[in-house]
Amino acid sequence: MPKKNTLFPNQNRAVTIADVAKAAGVSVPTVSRILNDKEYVAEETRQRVHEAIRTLGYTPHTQARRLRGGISKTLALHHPIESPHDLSNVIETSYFTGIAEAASEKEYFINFLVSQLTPESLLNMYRSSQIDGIILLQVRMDDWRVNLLRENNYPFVMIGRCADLNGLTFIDLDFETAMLQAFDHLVKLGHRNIAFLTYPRSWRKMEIGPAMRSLDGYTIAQSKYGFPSSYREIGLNSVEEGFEGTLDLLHENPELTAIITVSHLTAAGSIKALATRGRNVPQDCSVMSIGFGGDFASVVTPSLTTLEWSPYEISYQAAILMTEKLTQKDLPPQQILVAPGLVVRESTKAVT
Amino acid sequence: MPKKNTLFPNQNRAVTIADVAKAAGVSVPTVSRILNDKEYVAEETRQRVHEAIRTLGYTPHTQARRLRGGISKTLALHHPIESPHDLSNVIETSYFTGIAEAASEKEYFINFLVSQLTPESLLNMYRSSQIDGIILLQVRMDDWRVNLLRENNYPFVMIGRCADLNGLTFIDLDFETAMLQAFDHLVKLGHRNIAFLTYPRSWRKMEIGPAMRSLDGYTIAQSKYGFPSSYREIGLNSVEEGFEGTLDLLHENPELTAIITVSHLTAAGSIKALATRGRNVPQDCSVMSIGFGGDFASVVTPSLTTLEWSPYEISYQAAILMTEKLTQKDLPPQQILVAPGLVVRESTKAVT
DNA sequence: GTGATTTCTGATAACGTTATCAGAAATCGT
DNA sequence: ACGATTTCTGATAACGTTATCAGAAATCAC
Repeated sequence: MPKKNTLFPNQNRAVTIADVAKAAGVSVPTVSRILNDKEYVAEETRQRVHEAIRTLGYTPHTQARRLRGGISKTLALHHPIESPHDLSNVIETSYFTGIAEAASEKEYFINFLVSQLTPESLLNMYRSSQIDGIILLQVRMDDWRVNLLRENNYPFVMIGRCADLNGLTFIDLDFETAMLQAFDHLVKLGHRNIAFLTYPRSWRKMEIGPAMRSLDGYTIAQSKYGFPSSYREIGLNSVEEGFEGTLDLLHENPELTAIITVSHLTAAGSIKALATRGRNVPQDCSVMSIGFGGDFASVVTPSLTTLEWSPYEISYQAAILMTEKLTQKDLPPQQILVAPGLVVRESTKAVT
Repeated sequence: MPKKNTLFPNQNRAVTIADVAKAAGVSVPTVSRILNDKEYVAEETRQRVHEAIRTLGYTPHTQARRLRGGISKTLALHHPIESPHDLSNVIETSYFTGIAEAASEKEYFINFLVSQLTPESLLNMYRSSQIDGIILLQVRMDDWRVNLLRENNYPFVMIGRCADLNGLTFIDLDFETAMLQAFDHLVKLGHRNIAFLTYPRSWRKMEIGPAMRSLDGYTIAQSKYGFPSSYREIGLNSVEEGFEGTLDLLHENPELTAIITVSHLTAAGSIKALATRGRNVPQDCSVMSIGFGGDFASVVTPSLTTLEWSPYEISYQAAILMTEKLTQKDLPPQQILVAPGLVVRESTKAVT
């Protein structure tokens, strides 16, 4: 026997559009029209209805709204993790807050889809107007979600990008430019032998964008300057992997004077590894890392010179792109590449 | 003119319960009964309907379900940020993933409420069954959300806790125990003068639990051991604040041999400040910090000895508590205090 | 074999909202 | 001053689902 508030049973029902209509002395559809900012409503009526909405404390019932097949004011966010158990280790979780906030501002609900998503269930979410649009994370070069949604003309936005970008809207980290920025910074400091610790080879095999493009960027930069190339594909989730990877690099290329990494954690490992070989950062070797901003870089000793993106800004903008796409159907596709910002701290220094 | 898939117009409608019913040769309510595991359905019918569900690729329309007033399979998460613009700086965002994952496992949707929440709109979400339950973050000692939901007998779970806990379910960080654990560790190492860098005074004024209980815990521990007391209430969001706070502590209490902080960032500041006064960590002074786990502690030099909670575990469990409360109406209130785990790294050492 | 129970199924009516349509009132053009 | 247009409003039906009820079929008790 579920307990109910029996003292004020009438208070246990939500205020509906019908209550508002009765209070304002108008019909139900009129209230609906006013709520949806439709044309053809007398100013005087609008006032009266808004007054009733305020006094009754009415809030629209989003689910009922969706039912009729209109816009549902709901966005989904999808990350194709194989097993949801890995979620806590996924770097893209830092995108959550920006999306949540933009959605809130634009009065959208946001559903984080972490369960397994089948093509059928994805289409069904649109068809039954459970969602208006979806923001895709971890987009592969050839991604079934993109293909499916493109074929069916359902609106979506990517954080990341795939191979065929024709007509698609996305925002992505500009890793190629980032690599050039890193080289610019280091070359100005006189470095001529720059090694690279990048994403694991498995990521590249899985056609994950940053893994492919960061290595591409490194290769391009190397050939632009004509420097020797040495890189290592390693895991990003521990100081140890950076440590080991750096030892390998030093063994293979003892002449290196700078190391670029794609994770602040592995950069910290690099610094420790260099120290064990008697090379202090930044006097004997420079280290810089490319990645999301945060407090991480400033607590490492020496603090890390970085090229950093704000996951908040990027995800916020992605959600805004999504809402704009929904409200302006004829908007041309927006394709945004974000270059990171250079933050010079202590870990890079001119060669002496 | 919105583009529609005109080649297969029939494919643009979602498969509904009615389609399933027709395919299986039964009525709509029968399918509904089977979907909701109601009693009184012939085994043979159940089979046939499930077969139809599979072949048609039917997925239930969650929103329509809610409309009729049943369970909505949706949880909300609420953090009472004053201005949503602060969201990216809110430490509780690390609770997102655990909740998202537990919700996913139990097949709940999760809505992050970041917009301003009024008492009216909160009640309305329950009344109109837009949500089944809510997980409250940043619970104050006397919290209007708790009072309101308690009065109206709506299910909720807190991460944190308020003053009157009678009948309420929560999971919270056990800061009192954490302080005793910290003292235990340091006292065993021979420390007798232990200073404390804690939450800003304003948080305590706002009756935010950890701010109140960590200072209480410090006081209790001090009086238990009979040590002199010196603490400082500072901001937690930068290395600098830890730096300044530590200089103040050193000025006021030059004899201190250990510092406890409630943020890894400020601990890093402490280490830097001690260095400027010629005191190296851990030889001349020990530093330990209490907070969420992560990679932070291991990149600081020296790496930080910590007492750490897993935000993932805590939030995961909170969401599980919520779903259990919803499925078992007669479940007694669960009240869980989680003590942090001690991770000894390099920043603490026996006094010499 | 009769009546009483149990098991199963389907009509029907809601839930709160919006789209469609048609009609009423106000405004306009001449 | 008249019809034509524009502005405004309300009936009605529908969205996909579940609760309620009542009736049919099967089982049970004696």
